[in-house]
Amino acid sequence: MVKIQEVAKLAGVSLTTVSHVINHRDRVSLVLRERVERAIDELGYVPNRRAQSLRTGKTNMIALMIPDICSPYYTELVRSVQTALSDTDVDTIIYNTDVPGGHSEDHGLEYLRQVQRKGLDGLIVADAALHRIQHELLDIKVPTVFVGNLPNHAVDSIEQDGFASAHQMATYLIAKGHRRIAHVTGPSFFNMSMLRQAGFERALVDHGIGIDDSLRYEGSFLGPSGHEAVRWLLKTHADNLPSAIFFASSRMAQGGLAEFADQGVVVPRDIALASYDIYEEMRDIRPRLTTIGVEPAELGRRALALLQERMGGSYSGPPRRIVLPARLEIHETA
Amino acid sequence: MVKIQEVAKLAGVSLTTVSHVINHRDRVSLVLRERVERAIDELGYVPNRRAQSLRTGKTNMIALMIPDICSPYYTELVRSVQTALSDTDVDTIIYNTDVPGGHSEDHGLEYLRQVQRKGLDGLIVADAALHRIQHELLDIKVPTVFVGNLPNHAVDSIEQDGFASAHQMATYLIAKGHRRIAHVTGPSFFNMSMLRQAGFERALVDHGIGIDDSLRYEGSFLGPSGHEAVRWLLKTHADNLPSAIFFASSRMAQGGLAEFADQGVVVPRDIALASYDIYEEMRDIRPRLTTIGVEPAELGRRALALLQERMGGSYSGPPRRIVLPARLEIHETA
DNA sequence: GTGAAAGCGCTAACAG
DNA sequence: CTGTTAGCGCTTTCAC
Repeated sequence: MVKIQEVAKLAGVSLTTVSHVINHRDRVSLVLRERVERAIDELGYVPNRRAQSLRTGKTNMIALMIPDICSPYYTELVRSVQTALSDTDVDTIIYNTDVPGGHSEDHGLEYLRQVQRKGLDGLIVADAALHRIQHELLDIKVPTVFVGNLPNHAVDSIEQDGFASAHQMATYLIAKGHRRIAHVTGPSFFNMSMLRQAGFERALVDHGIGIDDSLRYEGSFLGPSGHEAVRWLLKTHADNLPSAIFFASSRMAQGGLAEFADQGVVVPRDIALASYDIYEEMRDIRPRLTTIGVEPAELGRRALALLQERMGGSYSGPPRRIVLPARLEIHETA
Repeated sequence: MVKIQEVAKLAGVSLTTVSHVINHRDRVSLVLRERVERAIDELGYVPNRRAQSLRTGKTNMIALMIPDICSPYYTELVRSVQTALSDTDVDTIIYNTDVPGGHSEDHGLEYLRQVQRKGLDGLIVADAALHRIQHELLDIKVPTVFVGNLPNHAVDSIEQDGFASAHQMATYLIAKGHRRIAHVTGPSFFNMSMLRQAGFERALVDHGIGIDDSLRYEGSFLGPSGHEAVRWLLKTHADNLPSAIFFASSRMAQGGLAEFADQGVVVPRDIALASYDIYEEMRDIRPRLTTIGVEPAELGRRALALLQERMGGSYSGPPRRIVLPARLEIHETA
């Protein structure tokens, strides 16, 4: 591994000059700069990142903390961040809190500590990765952006407008003539779930439709709970199916769709189906889902933008909060 | 950030002793060790990884290079590696060669260099991330494991038995009475594609069925090309559909399934459908795919095991090659 | 068993 | 504009 010294010797300058050429091009005369640059090329010199890092305190790495690396929603988020980062020499470390063998909470906490210990330059946390320990973010020392609803405003955050979107979807379903709509919510300990649920039910009330608790099922946001919800529905309302069902996440919707198929219930003929979340990977699901949401890629891009402003120091005020309106996509299922 | 010096002072020992307690517990007397450990706890001391890294040359990071972070196949691979690593304090950096704005080849090369520059401790490369430039692995200085078919045996590798599996699938389809089988292959520049194609066609020949070039379509392994393949098939063989179709990857199969649905062709009633690849995420696809393959999680686990042997020095012989037999899963589509 | 001292490769005052 | 110098925090001979 060729070091800065050798470059200096070959170029016939001091080691400082080489360092300056690398870090502050303008402080070096043109002649010397060219000599140094030639030497660098000739030797194929590349600065040692570890030494730089030790010296400067920067690591050129940011962490992305997500709850489930196998969910296309989160991978699209990750990809959009990596894409935006692709010519910046900043690496991303993925912390997946859903690694089996431990509660997400513990993992989340542990990762949060690692980020600080390792001196990473920044952190993006996707909501569900950190539920229940959001207060830990209150005194995090690393620039951080939270993707999702963060009531304590500990750090910058960006979120979908869960209340308005769910409200909009319910309104759409009602406009299509649905009055009895089953509702598969997310876990009640999630702010996000509660917002979506509130928006959805508010729309019902707004239209003079009462809330029927017997049509509500609390899911986990994950695929398997879509199956469970449908089995529950077919069991409890076998001879009296509602005309529509709304899933608070597309993963559950996908599971539910599969379960309906398995049980011989045809969507949308026998029951209309709608869900939250929009992302690319859904394009090959049949029948096509009618959904509402914000593309994770956009959340990722904007989260990164916020983060970079923090890291670059171009913003250092109080935590910002961005709420994005969702898009309704009408397809085959409702 | 508390440093080793402060610990030494509080414990009343030299800084060397503290370091020894951390790295070579046995070289320190019990009394001192306890004193030092108490001081460490009291101060909440945590070794600075960057300094350690600079000094030792280790980074405690490995890279995972994959062609597409949005493909469940690769994310399941990633997750299995991260899970296996979850209590080792080794981080993974994900290099995704499919970042838009550049050929995968260039990205692959660039990442390969970064791995070496950054002094990462190890590398796992998933085949498609490095097609056409596998020779670059010949003189890589970092312990590396290749997941896929690596003809030049540059490094340790682990792969599915593509020939045998495709052969087995074809044999299965033939046993079910199919004689005219459309075949959507992977790209011809991939070894893997060629192996699967060879195995498949060999089975046809073995059973006295000729190869009908007009039933073969070269795809890309990706979703969109499944759509294209089906459109091609319906156009070229509209009134004379083969009785079955085999996709060399499940992503293409999924796209194909969607396209069939869109065109009103019912699988498997109108045409049977089979594909390569097996992974968890397929569980919610309907109708359920009949497939053959090796779970990516297993490939990941075993790749990591090979890598750890290299990194730990417990193996340092010539490149090893592991070929895993695939599993046939018969479901609804064929 | 313990400690002093020499760096790992680099950056950034500070002088010149 | 350029060079000298002092570390960043840690590990590891090498003496004691």
